[in-house]
Amino acid sequence: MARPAQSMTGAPELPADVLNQDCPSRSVLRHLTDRWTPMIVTVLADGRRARFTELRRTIQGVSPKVLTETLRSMERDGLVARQVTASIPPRVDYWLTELGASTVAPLAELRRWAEANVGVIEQNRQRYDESLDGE
Amino acid sequence: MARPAQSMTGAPELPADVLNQDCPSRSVLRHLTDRWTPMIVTVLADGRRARFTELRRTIQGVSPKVLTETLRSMERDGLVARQVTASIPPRVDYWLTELGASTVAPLAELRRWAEANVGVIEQNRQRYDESLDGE
DNA sequence: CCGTATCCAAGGTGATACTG
DNA sequence: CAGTATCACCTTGGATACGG
Repeated sequence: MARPAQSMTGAPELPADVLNQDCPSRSVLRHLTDRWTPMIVTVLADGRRARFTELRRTIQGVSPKVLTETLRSMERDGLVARQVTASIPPRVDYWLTELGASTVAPLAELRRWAEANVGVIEQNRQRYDESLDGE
Repeated sequence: MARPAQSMTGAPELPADVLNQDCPSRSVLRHLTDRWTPMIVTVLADGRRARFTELRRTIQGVSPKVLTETLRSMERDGLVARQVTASIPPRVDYWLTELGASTVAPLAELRRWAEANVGVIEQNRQRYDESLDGE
């Protein structure tokens, strides 16, 4: 699905589809980077299944409403599958589809970058804020 | 900076720092996935420098205000450097620091995932929406 | 247990005009 | 040219209570 280079329009070459205002890949990227999406993917990595409450407990701070919304959105995009077991009490399981599983590596890399560099970044922020005091 | 496993608390093992409510890596991840951050990184990859207007033109749809805010935030985190040349007209150049350059690979992978799978996802969305019509 | 309904707060985002 | 100032929006996210 690579966009053919727009070399005939005379427009400057864009290095990526996503820079294009109308490219729908923007909405995909946005979804992938929704607040809770990377965490859901993290929990469901390696083929793990999880029930709603399990996700809610593991992903600290997420509200049921937003968790539902995010899961629905991911289900709509085909990233997660959902299975309802009509028992009492009811049981709903979530897991990653094949497509969803293919996001694990990219998202994990990003997450690990954040976890690995949070220390440096906090130092940078402090230094930056202090350098502003003198102005 | 890996968090020591909380195995002594009896709490369930979290597979990632970011799942922890108070872990500051959450804010780092949030910033990396800000609306325009991945695009700025894309444009400044491979050591490319760019002026403000150049960024604004390349990243279609970004407003000057938000572009400024995002660049400031990235500068504060130490991801981009900024050089002012006091000429007339003035000139300001931006480029990635070493730390910023280390985000290129993870973010590019994510971007490429979005661009590669936008087709499938749009189909999935359509199918999902249609399947809802029958209810 | 698994959500939905409701209401509300926050802030990210945007359009535009203007200035050094 | 490179922003800032201002205003407004409106989506995202959150708290809570309730329902199947």
